[in-house]
Amino acid sequence: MLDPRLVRQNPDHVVAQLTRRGLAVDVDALHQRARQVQTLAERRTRLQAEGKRISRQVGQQFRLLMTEQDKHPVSFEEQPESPTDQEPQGNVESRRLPGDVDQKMEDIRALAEALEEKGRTIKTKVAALEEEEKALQAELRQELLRLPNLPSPRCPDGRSEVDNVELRRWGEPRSVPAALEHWQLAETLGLFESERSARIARSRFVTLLGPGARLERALIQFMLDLHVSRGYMEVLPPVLVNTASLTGSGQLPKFAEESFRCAEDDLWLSPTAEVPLTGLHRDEILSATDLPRRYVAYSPCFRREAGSYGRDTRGLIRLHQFNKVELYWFCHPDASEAAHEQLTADAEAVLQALELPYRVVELCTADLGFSACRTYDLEVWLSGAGAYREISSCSNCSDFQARRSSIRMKEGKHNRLLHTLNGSGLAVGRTMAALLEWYQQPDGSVAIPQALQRYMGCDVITPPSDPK
RNA sequence: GGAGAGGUGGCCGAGUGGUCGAAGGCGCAGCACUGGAAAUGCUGUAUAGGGGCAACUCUAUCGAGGGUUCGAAUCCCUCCCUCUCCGCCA
Repeated sequence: MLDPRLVRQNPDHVVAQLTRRGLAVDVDALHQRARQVQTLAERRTRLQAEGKRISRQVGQQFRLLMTEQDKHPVSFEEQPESPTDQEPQGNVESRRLPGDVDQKMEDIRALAEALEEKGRTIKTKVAALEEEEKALQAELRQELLRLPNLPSPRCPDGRSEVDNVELRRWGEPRSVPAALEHWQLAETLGLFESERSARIARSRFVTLLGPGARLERALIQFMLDLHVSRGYMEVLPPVLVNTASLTGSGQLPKFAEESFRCAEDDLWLSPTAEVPLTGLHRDEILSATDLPRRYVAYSPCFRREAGSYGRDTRGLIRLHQFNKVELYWFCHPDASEAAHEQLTADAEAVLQALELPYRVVELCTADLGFSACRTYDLEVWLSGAGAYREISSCSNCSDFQARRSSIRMKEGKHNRLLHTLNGSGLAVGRTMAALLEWYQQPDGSVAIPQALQRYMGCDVITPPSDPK
Protein backbone atom coordinates (compact mmCIF):
# COMPACT_ATOMS: atom_id res chain seq x y z
CA MET A 1 0.00 0.00 0.00
CA LEU A 2 1.10 3.52 -0.66
CA ASP A 3 1.55 5.87 2.24
CA PRO A 4 -1.75 7.74 2.71
CA ARG A 5 0.27 10.72 3.87
CA LEU A 6 2.11 10.77 0.56
CA VAL A 7 -1.19 10.78 -1.29
CA ARG A 8 -2.40 13.61 0.88
CA GLN A 9 0.70 15.72 0.74
CA ASN A 10 2.25 14.97 -2.62
CA PRO A 11 -0.38 13.66 -5.04
CA ASP A 12 1.58 14.90 -8.05
CA HIS A 13 4.45 12.62 -7.27
CA VAL A 14 2.10 9.65 -6.99
CA VAL A 15 0.51 10.44 -10.33
CA ALA A 16 3.89 10.83 -12.01
CA GLN A 17 5.20 7.53 -10.68
CA LEU A 18 2.07 5.58 -11.52
CA THR A 19 2.17 7.05 -15.00
CA ARG A 20 5.61 5.50 -15.41
CA ARG A 21 3.87 2.17 -14.93
CA GLY A 22 1.43 3.10 -17.65
CA LEU A 23 -1.39 3.66 -15.20
CA ALA A 24 -3.86 6.51 -15.40
CA VAL A 25 -5.18 6.96 -11.90
CA ASP A 26 -7.56 9.59 -10.68
CA VAL A 27 -5.41 10.65 -7.79
CA ASP A 28 -7.35 13.90 -7.43
CA ALA A 29 -10.38 12.06 -6.13
CA LEU A 30 -8.17 10.04 -3.86
CA HIS A 31 -6.44 13.14 -2.63
CA GLN A 32 -9.76 14.83 -1.90
CA ARG A 33 -10.98 11.84 0.02
CA ALA A 34 -7.79 11.60 2.05
CA ARG A 35 -8.13 15.23 3.11
CA GLN A 36 -11.80 14.82 3.85
CA VAL A 37 -11.05 11.95 6.17
CA GLN A 38 -8.55 14.09 7.98
CA THR A 39 -10.94 17.02 8.41
CA LEU A 40 -13.60 14.75 9.82
CA ALA A 41 -11.11 13.17 12.17
CA GLU A 42 -10.08 16.55 13.48
CA ARG A 43 -13.64 17.58 14.21
CA ARG A 44 -14.38 14.28 15.86
CA THR A 45 -11.29 14.48 18.01
CA ARG A 46 -12.18 17.96 19.28
CA LEU A 47 -15.68 16.83 20.22
CA GLN A 48 -14.34 13.76 21.94
CA ALA A 49 -11.99 15.88 23.99
CA GLU A 50 -14.91 17.99 25.14
CA GLY A 51 -16.97 14.93 26.00
CA LYS A 52 -14.13 13.57 28.03
CA ARG A 53 -13.84 16.82 29.96
CA ILE A 54 -17.53 16.75 30.73
CA SER A 55 -17.46 13.18 31.97
CA ARG A 56 -14.73 14.12 34.36
CA GLN A 57 -16.77 17.04 35.62
CA VAL A 58 -19.73 14.77 36.25
CA GLY A 59 -17.45 12.54 38.26
CA GLN A 60 -16.30 15.53 40.28
CA GLN A 61 -19.91 16.49 41.04
CA PHE A 62 -20.62 13.02 42.28
CA ARG A 63 -17.63 13.10 44.56
CA LEU A 64 -18.77 16.47 45.89
CA LEU A 65 -22.19 15.05 46.52
CA MET A 66 -20.71 12.16 48.41
CA THR A 67 -18.67 14.33 50.72
CA GLU A 68 -21.79 16.37 51.44
CA GLN A 69 -23.66 13.16 52.06
CA ASP A 70 -21.03 12.03 54.53
CA LYS A 71 -21.43 15.30 56.42
CA HIS A 72 -25.24 15.10 56.46
CA PRO A 73 -26.18 11.49 56.05
CA VAL A 74 -29.90 11.68 56.72
CA SER A 75 -30.70 14.37 54.23
CA PHE A 76 -30.51 11.69 51.60
CA GLU A 77 -33.11 9.48 53.14
CA GLU A 78 -35.41 10.15 50.25
CA GLN A 79 -32.89 8.59 47.93
CA PRO A 80 -33.67 4.94 47.39
CA GLU A 81 -30.15 3.59 47.60
CA SER A 82 -28.94 1.66 50.62
CA PRO A 83 -31.25 2.79 53.37
CA THR A 84 -29.66 0.24 55.70
CA ASP A 85 -26.39 2.11 55.47
CA GLN A 86 -27.92 5.19 56.85
CA GLU A 87 -29.96 3.64 59.58
CA PRO A 88 -27.28 3.37 62.23
CA GLN A 89 -26.08 6.90 61.67
CA GLY A 90 -29.48 8.52 61.51
CA ASN A 91 -30.60 10.64 64.40
CA VAL A 92 -33.54 12.95 64.85
CA GLU A 93 -31.65 16.18 65.11
CA SER A 94 -29.83 15.94 61.81
CA ARG A 95 -33.10 15.42 59.98
CA ARG A 96 -33.72 19.11 60.14
CA LEU A 97 -30.95 20.35 57.99
CA PRO A 98 -30.25 23.97 57.38
CA GLY A 99 -31.86 25.01 54.12
CA ASP A 100 -28.61 26.13 52.56
CA VAL A 101 -27.10 22.66 52.78
CA ASP A 102 -30.11 21.20 51.04
CA GLN A 103 -29.89 23.91 48.46
CA LYS A 104 -26.21 23.26 47.91
CA MET A 105 -26.82 19.61 47.20
CA GLU A 106 -29.68 20.41 44.92
CA ASP A 107 -27.38 22.70 42.96
CA ILE A 108 -24.78 19.99 42.64
CA ARG A 109 -27.33 17.55 41.41
CA ALA A 110 -28.75 20.01 38.93
CA LEU A 111 -25.28 20.77 37.60
CA ALA A 112 -24.51 17.10 37.22
CA GLU A 113 -27.71 16.54 35.34
CA ALA A 114 -27.04 19.44 33.01
CA LEU A 115 -23.58 18.05 32.32
CA GLU A 116 -24.98 14.62 31.68
CA GLU A 117 -27.38 16.08 29.17
CA LYS A 118 -24.54 17.88 27.45
CA GLY A 119 -22.61 14.63 27.35
CA ARG A 120 -25.51 12.88 25.69
CA THR A 121 -25.64 15.51 22.97
CA ILE A 122 -21.96 15.20 22.28
CA LYS A 123 -22.21 11.45 22.22
CA THR A 124 -24.73 11.45 19.40
CA LYS A 125 -22.72 14.01 17.47
CA VAL A 126 -19.53 11.99 17.82
CA ALA A 127 -21.32 8.85 16.74
CA ALA A 128 -22.57 10.54 13.58
CA LEU A 129 -19.15 11.91 12.71
CA GLU A 130 -17.53 8.61 13.44
CA GLU A 131 -19.84 6.79 11.12
CA GLU A 132 -19.15 9.17 8.29
CA GLU A 133 -15.44 9.06 8.90
CA LYS A 134 -15.32 5.28 9.06
CA ALA A 135 -17.15 4.90 5.78
CA LEU A 136 -14.84 7.33 4.03
CA GLN A 137 -11.79 5.77 5.59
CA ALA A 138 -12.82 2.34 4.42
CA GLU A 139 -13.35 3.59 0.89
CA LEU A 140 -9.99 5.28 0.93
CA ARG A 141 -8.28 2.13 2.11
CA GLN A 142 -10.00 0.01 -0.50
CA GLU A 143 -8.83 2.38 -3.20
CA LEU A 144 -5.31 2.51 -1.83
CA LEU A 145 -5.14 -1.27 -1.62
CA ARG A 146 -5.76 -1.43 -5.36
CA LEU A 147 -2.86 0.81 -6.25
CA PRO A 148 0.46 -0.86 -7.05
CA ASN A 149 3.80 0.09 -5.60
CA LEU A 150 5.63 3.05 -7.08
CA PRO A 151 8.56 2.04 -9.28
CA SER A 152 12.05 2.70 -8.02
CA PRO A 153 13.81 5.68 -9.60
CA ARG A 154 16.33 3.15 -10.89
CA CYS A 155 13.72 1.02 -12.60
CA PRO A 156 13.97 1.55 -16.38
CA ASP A 157 10.97 3.18 -18.04
CA GLY A 158 9.12 1.18 -20.61
CA ARG A 159 5.79 0.57 -22.27
CA SER A 160 5.81 -3.21 -22.40
CA GLU A 161 7.97 -6.25 -21.80
CA VAL A 162 10.01 -5.49 -24.92
CA ASP A 163 11.54 -2.63 -22.97
CA ASN A 164 12.94 -4.96 -20.34
CA VAL A 165 16.69 -4.70 -20.10
CA GLU A 166 19.03 -7.66 -20.33
CA LEU A 167 21.72 -7.16 -17.71
CA ARG A 168 23.98 -10.17 -18.12
CA ARG A 169 24.27 -13.74 -19.35
CA TRP A 170 25.85 -16.72 -17.68
CA GLY A 171 26.86 -19.83 -19.60
CA GLU A 172 26.66 -20.49 -23.30
CA PRO A 173 23.42 -21.73 -24.80
CA ARG A 174 24.24 -24.44 -27.26
CA SER A 175 22.00 -25.74 -29.94
CA VAL A 176 21.38 -29.43 -29.59
CA PRO A 177 20.62 -31.18 -32.84
CA ALA A 178 17.12 -32.65 -32.84
CA ALA A 179 16.57 -31.39 -29.33
CA LEU A 180 13.41 -32.56 -27.65
CA GLU A 181 11.27 -30.50 -25.36
CA HIS A 182 11.08 -31.65 -21.78
CA TRP A 183 7.59 -33.10 -22.05
CA GLN A 184 8.70 -35.22 -24.99
CA LEU A 185 11.67 -36.47 -23.02
CA ALA A 186 9.51 -37.07 -20.00
CA GLU A 187 7.18 -39.23 -22.00
CA THR A 188 9.87 -41.67 -23.13
CA LEU A 189 11.48 -41.60 -19.71
CA GLY A 190 8.17 -42.02 -17.89
CA LEU A 191 8.72 -39.06 -15.57
CA PHE A 192 5.20 -37.75 -15.26
CA GLU A 193 1.56 -38.17 -16.18
CA SER A 194 -0.49 -35.33 -17.62
CA GLU A 195 -3.63 -36.98 -18.90
CA ARG A 196 -4.19 -39.12 -15.84
CA SER A 197 -3.67 -36.03 -13.70
CA ALA A 198 -6.61 -34.41 -15.43
CA ARG A 199 -8.63 -37.38 -14.26
CA ILE A 200 -7.46 -36.90 -10.68
CA ALA A 201 -7.88 -33.15 -10.66
CA ARG A 202 -8.24 -31.33 -13.95
CA SER A 203 -6.04 -30.05 -16.74
CA ARG A 204 -2.83 -28.23 -15.82
CA PHE A 205 -2.01 -30.65 -13.05
CA VAL A 206 0.80 -33.14 -13.18
CA THR A 207 1.67 -36.34 -11.40
CA LEU A 208 5.35 -37.06 -11.18
CA LEU A 209 6.42 -40.68 -11.36
CA GLY A 210 9.52 -42.69 -10.54
CA PRO A 211 12.68 -40.80 -11.42
CA GLY A 212 10.55 -37.73 -12.18
CA ALA A 213 9.23 -37.62 -8.63
CA ARG A 214 12.68 -38.34 -7.33
CA LEU A 215 14.18 -35.55 -9.41
CA GLU A 216 11.63 -33.03 -8.13
CA ARG A 217 12.39 -34.02 -4.55
CA ALA A 218 16.12 -33.92 -5.22
CA LEU A 219 15.88 -30.44 -6.65
CA ILE A 220 13.86 -29.16 -3.71
CA GLN A 221 16.28 -30.55 -1.21
CA PHE A 222 19.30 -29.41 -3.17
CA MET A 223 17.97 -25.86 -3.36
CA LEU A 224 17.06 -25.74 0.31
CA ASP A 225 20.46 -27.05 1.35
CA LEU A 226 22.22 -24.57 -0.89
CA HIS A 227 20.35 -21.58 0.49
CA VAL A 228 20.63 -22.71 4.08
CA SER A 229 24.38 -22.98 3.57
CA ARG A 230 24.32 -19.38 2.34
CA GLY A 231 22.68 -18.15 5.53
CA TYR A 232 18.95 -18.57 5.04
CA MET A 233 16.62 -19.90 7.73
CA GLU A 234 14.53 -22.75 6.42
CA VAL A 235 10.76 -22.41 6.75
CA LEU A 236 7.95 -24.79 5.92
CA PRO A 237 4.87 -22.57 6.01
CA PRO A 238 1.14 -23.23 5.80
CA VAL A 239 -0.10 -23.32 2.23
CA LEU A 240 -3.62 -22.37 3.20
CA VAL A 241 -3.58 -18.70 4.00
CA ASN A 242 -6.25 -16.25 5.11
CA THR A 243 -7.47 -13.11 3.42
CA ALA A 244 -5.39 -10.85 5.63
CA SER A 245 -2.18 -12.60 4.57
CA LEU A 246 -3.04 -12.33 0.89
CA THR A 247 -3.94 -8.68 1.33
CA GLY A 248 -0.72 -8.10 3.22
CA SER A 249 1.46 -9.37 0.42
CA GLY A 250 -0.53 -7.65 -2.33
CA GLN A 251 -2.46 -10.51 -3.97
CA LEU A 252 -5.77 -9.17 -2.68
CA PRO A 253 -8.04 -7.39 -3.25
CA LYS A 254 -7.04 -6.97 -6.88
CA PHE A 255 -6.08 -10.47 -7.96
CA ALA A 256 -8.71 -12.62 -6.29
CA GLU A 257 -9.36 -14.49 -9.54
CA GLU A 258 -5.77 -15.77 -9.54
CA SER A 259 -6.10 -17.85 -6.37
CA PHE A 260 -8.08 -20.91 -5.40
CA ARG A 261 -10.36 -20.31 -2.47
CA CYS A 262 -11.93 -22.32 0.33
CA ALA A 263 -14.80 -19.94 0.74
CA GLU A 264 -16.31 -21.53 3.81
CA ASP A 265 -13.20 -20.95 5.87
CA ASP A 266 -11.75 -17.64 4.73
CA LEU A 267 -8.76 -19.61 3.49
CA TRP A 268 -7.04 -19.62 0.15
CA LEU A 269 -4.47 -21.88 -1.47
CA SER A 270 -1.32 -19.85 -1.42
CA PRO A 271 -0.07 -18.85 -4.90
CA THR A 272 3.48 -18.47 -3.58
CA ALA A 273 5.39 -18.84 -0.33
CA GLU A 274 5.85 -15.08 -0.48
CA VAL A 275 2.37 -14.87 1.05
CA PRO A 276 2.92 -16.89 4.23
CA LEU A 277 6.44 -15.49 4.55
CA THR A 278 5.14 -11.92 4.51
CA GLY A 279 2.53 -13.03 7.01
CA LEU A 280 5.19 -14.56 9.24
CA HIS A 281 5.94 -11.19 10.83
CA ARG A 282 2.64 -9.44 10.25
CA ASP A 283 1.89 -6.87 12.98
CA GLU A 284 5.35 -7.23 14.45
CA ILE A 285 8.09 -4.83 15.34
CA LEU A 286 11.48 -6.41 14.75
CA SER A 287 14.66 -5.11 16.23
CA ALA A 288 16.84 -3.34 13.66
CA THR A 289 19.82 -5.16 15.08
CA ASP A 290 18.61 -8.56 13.93
CA LEU A 291 17.92 -7.52 10.41
CA PRO A 292 18.17 -8.69 7.76
CA ARG A 293 16.10 -11.78 8.35
CA ARG A 294 16.49 -14.17 5.48
CA TYR A 295 14.13 -17.06 4.98
CA VAL A 296 13.98 -19.85 2.46
CA ALA A 297 10.76 -21.79 2.12
CA TYR A 298 9.75 -24.70 -0.01
CA SER A 299 6.04 -24.74 -0.76
CA PRO A 300 3.61 -25.98 -3.33
CA CYS A 301 2.01 -23.04 -5.14
CA PHE A 302 -1.50 -22.87 -6.52
CA ARG A 303 -2.59 -20.56 -9.30
CA ARG A 304 -5.69 -20.42 -11.41
CA GLU A 305 -3.77 -19.13 -14.41
CA ALA A 306 -6.92 -17.42 -15.56
CA GLY A 307 -6.69 -16.14 -19.09
CA SER A 308 -3.78 -18.30 -20.22
CA TYR A 309 -5.84 -21.05 -21.79
CA GLY A 310 -3.82 -21.67 -24.91
CA ARG A 311 -0.37 -21.13 -23.48
CA ASP A 312 2.13 -23.71 -22.29
CA THR A 313 -0.41 -26.47 -22.21
CA ARG A 314 2.14 -29.25 -22.23
CA GLY A 315 4.67 -30.18 -19.63
CA LEU A 316 5.82 -28.49 -16.49
CA ILE A 317 5.89 -24.84 -17.45
CA ARG A 318 2.45 -23.64 -16.44
CA LEU A 319 0.48 -25.63 -13.88
CA HIS A 320 -2.24 -24.97 -11.34
CA GLN A 321 -0.01 -26.58 -8.75
CA PHE A 322 3.75 -26.41 -8.79
CA ASN A 323 6.63 -26.49 -6.36
CA LYS A 324 8.81 -23.55 -5.60
CA VAL A 325 11.64 -22.71 -3.26
CA GLU A 326 11.26 -19.09 -2.27
CA LEU A 327 13.79 -16.64 -0.87
CA TYR A 328 12.54 -13.86 1.34
CA TRP A 329 14.24 -10.96 3.13
CA PHE A 330 13.06 -8.59 5.81
CA CYS A 331 15.62 -5.81 5.85
CA HIS A 332 16.49 -2.28 6.82
CA PRO A 333 15.08 0.27 4.34
CA ASP A 334 18.54 1.64 3.64
CA ALA A 335 19.85 -1.82 2.84
CA SER A 336 17.23 -3.10 0.45
CA GLU A 337 19.03 -2.24 -2.76
CA ALA A 338 22.10 -4.18 -1.76
CA ALA A 339 19.84 -6.94 -0.46
CA HIS A 340 18.17 -7.14 -3.85
CA GLU A 341 21.51 -7.78 -5.54
CA GLN A 342 22.41 -10.40 -2.96
CA LEU A 343 19.08 -12.17 -3.19
CA THR A 344 19.36 -12.30 -6.96
CA ALA A 345 22.87 -13.68 -6.69
CA ASP A 346 21.55 -16.36 -4.32
CA ALA A 347 18.93 -17.40 -6.86
CA GLU A 348 21.56 -17.39 -9.60
CA ALA A 349 23.74 -19.66 -7.49
CA VAL A 350 21.27 -22.48 -8.05
CA LEU A 351 21.52 -22.26 -11.81
CA GLN A 352 25.28 -21.94 -11.63
CA ALA A 353 25.56 -25.00 -9.43
CA LEU A 354 23.40 -26.92 -11.89
CA GLU A 355 25.45 -25.45 -14.73
CA LEU A 356 22.42 -24.23 -16.61
CA PRO A 357 22.86 -21.16 -18.81
CA TYR A 358 20.66 -18.20 -18.01
CA ARG A 359 20.36 -14.49 -18.34
CA VAL A 360 19.27 -11.74 -15.97
CA VAL A 361 16.68 -9.28 -17.17
CA GLU A 362 15.56 -6.17 -15.36
CA LEU A 363 11.86 -5.54 -15.78
CA CYS A 364 10.83 -2.13 -17.01
CA THR A 365 8.17 -0.05 -15.28
CA ALA A 366 5.40 -1.46 -17.45
CA ASP A 367 6.24 -5.08 -16.62
CA LEU A 368 6.77 -4.65 -12.89
CA GLY A 369 4.62 -6.76 -10.58
CA PHE A 370 2.02 -5.17 -8.34
CA SER A 371 4.03 -5.07 -5.11
CA ALA A 372 7.47 -4.52 -6.57
CA CYS A 373 9.42 -1.32 -7.01
CA ARG A 374 12.17 -3.13 -8.89
CA THR A 375 12.51 -6.64 -10.30
CA TYR A 376 15.16 -8.86 -11.84
CA ASP A 377 13.98 -11.91 -13.69
CA LEU A 378 16.20 -14.92 -14.19
CA GLU A 379 15.58 -16.64 -17.50
CA VAL A 380 16.97 -20.11 -17.97
CA TRP A 381 17.93 -21.53 -21.32
CA LEU A 382 15.49 -24.17 -22.59
CA SER A 383 17.42 -26.10 -25.21
CA GLY A 384 14.41 -27.93 -26.55
CA ALA A 385 12.38 -24.79 -27.00
CA GLY A 386 15.47 -22.84 -28.01
CA ALA A 387 14.60 -19.89 -25.85
CA TYR A 388 15.19 -18.26 -22.50
CA ARG A 389 12.35 -18.80 -20.10
CA GLU A 390 11.53 -17.12 -16.78
CA ILE A 391 12.52 -19.30 -13.85
CA SER A 392 12.81 -16.75 -11.08
CA SER A 393 11.59 -13.28 -10.32
CA CYS A 394 13.50 -11.35 -7.69
CA SER A 395 11.73 -8.25 -6.42
CA ASN A 396 12.33 -5.43 -4.04
CA CYS A 397 8.94 -4.51 -2.60
CA SER A 398 10.30 -1.58 -0.56
CA ASP A 399 7.85 -0.76 2.26
CA PHE A 400 4.79 -1.71 0.21
CA GLN A 401 4.09 -5.08 1.78
CA ALA A 402 5.40 -3.93 5.14
CA ARG A 403 2.80 -1.18 5.26
CA ARG A 404 0.00 -3.51 4.25
CA SER A 405 1.13 -6.06 6.80
CA SER A 406 2.30 -3.60 9.43
CA ILE A 407 5.81 -4.96 9.80
CA ARG A 408 8.17 -2.51 11.38
CA MET A 409 11.58 -2.36 12.92
CA LYS A 410 12.71 -0.59 16.02
CA GLU A 411 15.66 1.64 15.39
CA GLY A 412 16.68 3.57 18.45
CA LYS A 413 13.51 5.12 19.78
CA HIS A 414 11.61 5.03 16.55
CA ASN A 415 9.67 2.44 14.68
CA ARG A 416 9.93 2.42 10.95
CA LEU A 417 8.46 0.24 8.24
CA LEU A 418 11.08 -2.17 7.01
CA HIS A 419 11.57 -3.43 3.47
CA THR A 420 10.70 -6.83 2.09
CA LEU A 421 12.19 -8.67 -0.88
CA ASN A 422 11.37 -11.97 -2.45
CA GLY A 423 12.60 -14.16 -5.23
CA SER A 424 12.20 -17.67 -6.49
CA GLY A 425 15.16 -19.76 -5.73
CA LEU A 426 13.88 -21.46 -7.92
CA ALA A 427 10.65 -22.64 -9.54
CA VAL A 428 11.25 -26.36 -9.29
CA GLY A 429 9.19 -27.59 -12.24
CA ARG A 430 10.77 -25.15 -14.62
CA THR A 431 14.18 -26.08 -13.30
CA MET A 432 13.43 -29.70 -14.05
CA ALA A 433 12.30 -28.79 -17.55
CA ALA A 434 15.48 -26.82 -18.22
CA LEU A 435 17.59 -29.59 -16.76
CA LEU A 436 15.97 -32.31 -18.86
CA GLU A 437 16.37 -30.29 -22.02
CA TRP A 438 19.95 -29.22 -21.34
CA TYR A 439 21.25 -32.59 -20.25
CA GLN A 440 19.45 -34.75 -22.81
CA GLN A 441 21.71 -37.15 -24.67
CA PRO A 442 21.44 -38.66 -28.11
CA ASP A 443 20.48 -42.07 -26.71
CA GLY A 444 17.40 -40.60 -25.06
CA SER A 445 18.86 -40.55 -21.58
CA VAL A 446 19.35 -37.47 -19.41
CA ALA A 447 22.53 -36.84 -17.47
CA ILE A 448 22.30 -35.58 -13.91
CA PRO A 449 24.56 -32.62 -13.16
CA GLN A 450 27.22 -33.29 -10.62
CA ALA A 451 25.81 -31.14 -7.85
CA LEU A 452 22.56 -33.08 -7.93
CA GLN A 453 23.91 -36.60 -8.13
CA ARG A 454 24.07 -37.25 -4.41
CA TYR A 455 20.46 -36.11 -4.08
CA MET A 456 19.36 -38.12 -7.07
CA GLY A 457 21.36 -41.21 -6.20
CA CYS A 458 22.44 -41.66 -9.82
CA ASP A 459 24.16 -39.79 -12.61
CA VAL A 460 21.79 -40.50 -15.43
CA ILE A 461 18.13 -41.17 -16.09
CA THR A 462 17.66 -43.82 -18.73
CA PRO A 463 14.54 -44.93 -20.57
CA PRO A 464 12.89 -48.03 -19.10
CA SER A 465 14.37 -51.10 -20.75
CA ASP A 466 10.98 -52.66 -21.21
CA PRO A 467 8.67 -49.81 -22.19
CA LYS A 468 5.12 -50.68 -21.12
C1' G B 1 -16.88 -31.64 17.68
C1' G B 2 -18.00 -31.64 23.55
C1' A B 3 -16.61 -29.65 28.67
C1' G B 4 -13.79 -26.22 31.45
C1' A B 5 -10.01 -22.12 32.26
C1' G B 6 -8.00 -17.81 30.41
C1' G B 7 -6.52 -13.39 27.02
C1' U B 8 -4.02 -6.32 30.54
C1' G B 9 2.40 -2.52 28.30
C1' G B 10 9.04 -5.96 25.77
C1' C B 11 7.93 -9.86 29.83
C1' C B 12 5.49 -11.17 34.66
C1' G B 13 1.40 -9.34 37.23
C1' A B 14 -2.47 -5.82 40.08
C1' G B 15 -6.86 -3.47 38.88
C1' U B 16 -13.15 -0.67 43.17
C1' G B 17 -17.56 1.77 36.55
C1' G B 18 -15.32 8.29 37.51
C1' U B 19 -8.20 12.53 35.79
C1' C B 20 -6.50 4.49 34.56
C1' G B 21 -2.56 4.70 29.40
C1' A B 22 -3.22 1.69 33.52
C1' A B 23 -0.08 -0.05 40.54
C1' G B 24 4.09 -3.21 41.52
C1' G B 25 8.06 -6.15 39.71
C1' C B 26 11.48 -7.79 35.84
C1' G B 27 13.93 -6.23 31.58
C1' C B 28 15.95 -2.09 28.87
C1' A B 29 18.27 3.06 28.48
C1' G B 30 20.60 7.30 30.80
C1' C B 31 22.86 9.37 35.15
C1' A B 32 25.28 8.78 40.05
C1' C B 33 28.60 5.69 42.94
C1' U B 34 33.52 2.54 41.17
C1' G B 35 40.23 2.15 39.04
C1' G B 36 36.72 -0.98 36.20
C1' A B 37 32.58 -4.01 37.13
C1' A B 38 28.77 -6.28 40.23
C1' A B 39 25.44 -4.61 43.82
C1' U B 40 22.84 -0.09 44.97
C1' G B 41 20.31 4.64 44.13
C1' C B 42 17.84 8.22 40.95
C1' U B 43 15.45 9.26 36.30
C1' G B 44 13.20 7.61 31.99
C1' U B 45 11.07 3.76 29.31
C1' A B 46 3.93 1.41 24.50
C1' U B 47 1.73 2.21 19.66
C1' A B 48 -0.99 4.89 15.95
C1' G B 49 -3.03 9.41 14.28
C1' G B 50 -3.75 14.91 14.61
C1' G B 51 -1.85 20.00 16.07
C1' G B 52 2.79 22.96 17.33
C1' C B 53 9.55 25.44 15.21
C1' A B 54 9.83 23.32 19.93
C1' A B 55 8.96 22.22 25.11
C1' C B 56 4.50 20.06 24.53
C1' U B 57 -0.53 18.86 23.58
C1' C B 58 -5.21 16.38 21.89
C1' U B 59 -7.57 11.64 20.44
C1' A B 60 -7.73 6.36 20.14
C1' U B 61 -5.95 1.60 21.84
C1' C B 62 -6.19 -3.29 28.28
C1' G B 63 -7.66 -10.12 22.24
C1' A B 64 -11.54 -8.14 18.15
C1' G B 65 -16.34 -6.11 17.20
C1' G B 66 -20.95 -4.42 19.09
C1' G B 67 -24.06 -2.74 23.45
C1' U B 68 -25.37 -0.28 28.37
C1' U B 69 -23.64 4.64 30.62
C1' C B 70 -22.53 11.57 30.97
C1' G B 71 -18.19 8.12 31.81
C1' A B 72 -15.98 1.00 30.66
C1' A B 73 -9.74 -2.58 31.45
C1' U B 74 -13.99 -3.12 34.92
C1' C B 75 -21.09 -4.60 33.37
C1' C B 76 -23.86 -7.26 28.91
C1' C B 77 -23.74 -9.77 23.88
C1' U B 78 -21.08 -11.90 19.62
C1' C B 79 -16.63 -13.56 17.57
C1' C B 80 -11.35 -14.88 17.55
C1' C B 81 -7.19 -16.95 19.90
C1' U B 82 -4.44 -19.76 23.81
C1' C B 83 -4.34 -23.66 27.57
C1' U B 84 -6.37 -28.37 30.04
C1' C B 85 -9.51 -32.73 29.59
C1' C B 86 -12.65 -35.94 26.34
C1' G B 87 -13.86 -37.55 21.27
C1' C B 88 -11.91 -38.02 16.22
C1' C B 89 -7.60 -38.18 13.26
C1' A B 90 -2.08 -38.42 9.96
